[in-house]
Amino acid sequence: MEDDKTVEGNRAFERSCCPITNGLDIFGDKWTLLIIRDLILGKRRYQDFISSAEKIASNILADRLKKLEAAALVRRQAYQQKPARYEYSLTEKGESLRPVLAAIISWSQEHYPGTQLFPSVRPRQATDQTVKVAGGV
Amino acid sequence: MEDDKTVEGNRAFERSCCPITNGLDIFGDKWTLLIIRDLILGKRRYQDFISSAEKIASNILADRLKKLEAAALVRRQAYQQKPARYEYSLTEKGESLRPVLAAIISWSQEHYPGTQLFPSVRPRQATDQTVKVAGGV
DNA sequence: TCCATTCACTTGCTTATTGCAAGTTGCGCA
DNA sequence: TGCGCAACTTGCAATAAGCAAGTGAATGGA
Repeated sequence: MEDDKTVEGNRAFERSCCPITNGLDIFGDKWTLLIIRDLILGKRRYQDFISSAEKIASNILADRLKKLEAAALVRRQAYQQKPARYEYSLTEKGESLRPVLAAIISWSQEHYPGTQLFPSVRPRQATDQTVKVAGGV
Repeated sequence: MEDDKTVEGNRAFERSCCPITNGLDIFGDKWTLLIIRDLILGKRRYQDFISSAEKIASNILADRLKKLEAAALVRRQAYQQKPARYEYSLTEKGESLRPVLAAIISWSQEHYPGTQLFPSVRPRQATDQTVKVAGGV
C-alpha cells in the first residue's frame, strides 16, 4: 500500500489533487501568508515577525516557520554562532508566491479602500537599525 | 466608544489594515476559497458543494456560506418555493477573486506537477440564464 | 561576580474552531 | 402511510489557536 506523503518534503494532495486545494493545504490559514508577506517586506528574524502589527503568538509562529521550511518555501540559517541565532528567508518557491499576494492586495484595495500596504523594511546592519523604505509587496 | 465592525456588511480590519490581512480575515481558511472555486466552476446548490472531492462537512459549509453572504461575495436566492430551495451565486465582488484563484493555480501547477484542475460543471436546466462554457478557474 | 537583557524558541493551559454523525423540516410522490 | 430529497441544524469529540510564562545560551554593565 502506498503512502500519501512527501511531494517535495511535505504532505501532498491531502484532500484532492486540485491545485487550489493543494495551495490551501500549504498556506490556507490566517497566518502563513502574513509570514510570507513579512519576508517579502524584508523581515528575517523571529522578533521581526513577532513585532508585526497582527501580533502572532510565538508558538504559532514557530509552528508555521517549521511547516514553511518543511514545504521548502522558507530557509532557515544561522547568522551567528555563540549563541546560535537564526534568520529566515524565502526560497524561490516561496518568492513565487508573490503573484498570489499581489492578487490579494489588488482585490482588497479594490473592495476595501481603507486598507494600505506596510512599507518594506531595510535589512539589518550590524548596528541593528531598521530603516523604512518605500515599496510594497 | 466606537465599534470596529461593518465595512460593507462584515467586520473590517480585525487584525490590521494591511490588505493581505484583510483578505485573509475573509477567506483565509481551508474551505472558503474552495467554495468560491466551486461557484466559478458552475456549482450552485448545497448538495453540489457537499459532493465536491474535498468532502466539506455540512455545518462548515453552512457557516461559510453565511459568512460569504454577509461579506457580499455570494448571493443566496430561491430557485423554487414549496418547498423553498436555494441556490448560491457569486456577486461581482466574489467574481473578482478570480485572479487570486488563478495565481494559486499557477503557483501550484508550477511546483506540484501532479495537480490538475477540475472541469467546469454544466449549469442545471431548471433555473439558469448564465450559461457558462468550459474553461478552468 | 552578579544581575539584567536579548533572542529564539517551548511549555502549559484555556478557549475556539473543525470534523463527524445523526437529526430536523417541508414537501412531493407511490 | 410511509419514503426520499434538499437544505440545513445539533451534539459532541478532536484539533488548533491564543495567551502567559518559562527556558537556555550568551552578552553587557554595575
